[in-house]
Amino acid sequence: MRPNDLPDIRDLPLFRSMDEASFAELMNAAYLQKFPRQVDLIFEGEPADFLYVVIEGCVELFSRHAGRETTLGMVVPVSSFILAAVIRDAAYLMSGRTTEASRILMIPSENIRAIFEKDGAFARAIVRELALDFRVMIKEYKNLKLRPGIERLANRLLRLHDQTAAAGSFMLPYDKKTLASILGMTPENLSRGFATLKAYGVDVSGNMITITDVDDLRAFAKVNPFIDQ
Amino acid sequence: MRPNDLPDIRDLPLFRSMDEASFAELMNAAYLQKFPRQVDLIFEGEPADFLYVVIEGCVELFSRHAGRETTLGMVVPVSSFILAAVIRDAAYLMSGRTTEASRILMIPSENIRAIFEKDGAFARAIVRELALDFRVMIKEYKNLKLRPGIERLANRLLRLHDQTAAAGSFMLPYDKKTLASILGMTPENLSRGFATLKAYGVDVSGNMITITDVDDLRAFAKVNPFIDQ
DNA sequence: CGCGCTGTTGATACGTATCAAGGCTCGTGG
DNA sequence: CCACGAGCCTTGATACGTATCAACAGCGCG
Repeated sequence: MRPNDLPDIRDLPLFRSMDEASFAELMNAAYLQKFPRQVDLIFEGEPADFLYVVIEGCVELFSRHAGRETTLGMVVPVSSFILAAVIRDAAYLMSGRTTEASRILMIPSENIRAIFEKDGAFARAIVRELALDFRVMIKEYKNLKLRPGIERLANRLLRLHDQTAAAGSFMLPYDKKTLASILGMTPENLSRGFATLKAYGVDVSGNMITITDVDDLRAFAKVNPFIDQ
Repeated sequence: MRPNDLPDIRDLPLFRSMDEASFAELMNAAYLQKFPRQVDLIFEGEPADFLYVVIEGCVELFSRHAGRETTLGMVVPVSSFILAAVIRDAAYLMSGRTTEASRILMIPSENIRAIFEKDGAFARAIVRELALDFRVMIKEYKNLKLRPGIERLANRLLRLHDQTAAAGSFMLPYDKKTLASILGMTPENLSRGFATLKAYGVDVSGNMITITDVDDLRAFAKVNPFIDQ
């Protein structure tokens, strides 16, 4: 592990408040590994042997069923994934693979659980993290259950727009195929979605998106703070 | 509060391991109230002032958006709901109403958070509870994203069948309109779903369901332990 | 250079929602 | 006690959202 990675990890909400000894113990047991892109890290159904932290790169969480595949989330630096499975000492409910060359910290589950049992501050940090992740998940669920695909797309574009507060334009952080899978639609449908959003002030040129009339798009998207935030 | 309710509450995974003093403190601050059916308990968007525990009856969690409404969960005795919002000291992401006459325990959020801060065992119990709820939510999300409505119905029937390990028959625990909303489909579609499942050994007569050929239905449903379990 | 992948567009089919109508049950009030 | 009305459920006709299949353009990479 590079010495200058440690502060980033230590600064995560999950590890920030735990005591120094516990953190050192965790880091001592952990592995930092580099992976090329498109490497499978975890498989749905396998026991949760590690908690993962993405230090650099990107990890796609996905699931397959009956010949279909869907993206459940994208993990970007610096954050952890599959905490719930580690805590419950259960099987992963998602598979995960790198989408680009990545550096990943792997912390053995037993160490997480051991320190969780003895360090109250860590337990509380896990609570806050899980509660937050849970609420994000609820929003995604409502998003899918209450909105048609094109509105999910419009809202996602608005979120990306707001995150990169820059001028009018931003880059999609992943290819359109992946975006379609995140939104729960086919690539063909996403393409048509972009076409109809043109009328609401969305210009697409490759991965570059320009929103020329944010208010118009916002009205179309039916923004809802308890789904989108 | 009736004295014989306390053991049931104390025995919940959430409260089981906390120390006696903390539990007494919580119960001291709590209210136990009776509500008729169809009473709104919480409203999406309002601050999470209470943690709720259903002692008797049933609570439906739901959300509205753009003229639509969908059921996000049914809470039956004895369990709590909206723990995540309480912990994050945030707004409810769901609304909740009784579907029948119910007795509900209401614990002020501040008390939950205060004891969470000082009782490590309680913090750990919350972790385990949240992690479990989170995993249930992930499964629901995958269910919705990866399966068509009729397969969701088939799997739900199989789950109800397995829960009430009785002979071949069981009663739907709620009316079909609600079941449709849980499954993310319209009542009309649910009705047609039942009709096509007849061919796979599902007999419907009012709220009484009889599964005559479990294996056949199971094959049709494409059961997946990482969605259904 | 050509292969393969992504993305687009069109034609078509399927899943699902909507609208409408009618049967049924059940609770209420005459 | 019956009659009525409200709500649930079902069924049919139709429209819409979305997926599938196919073809092709553009691009990057070996």
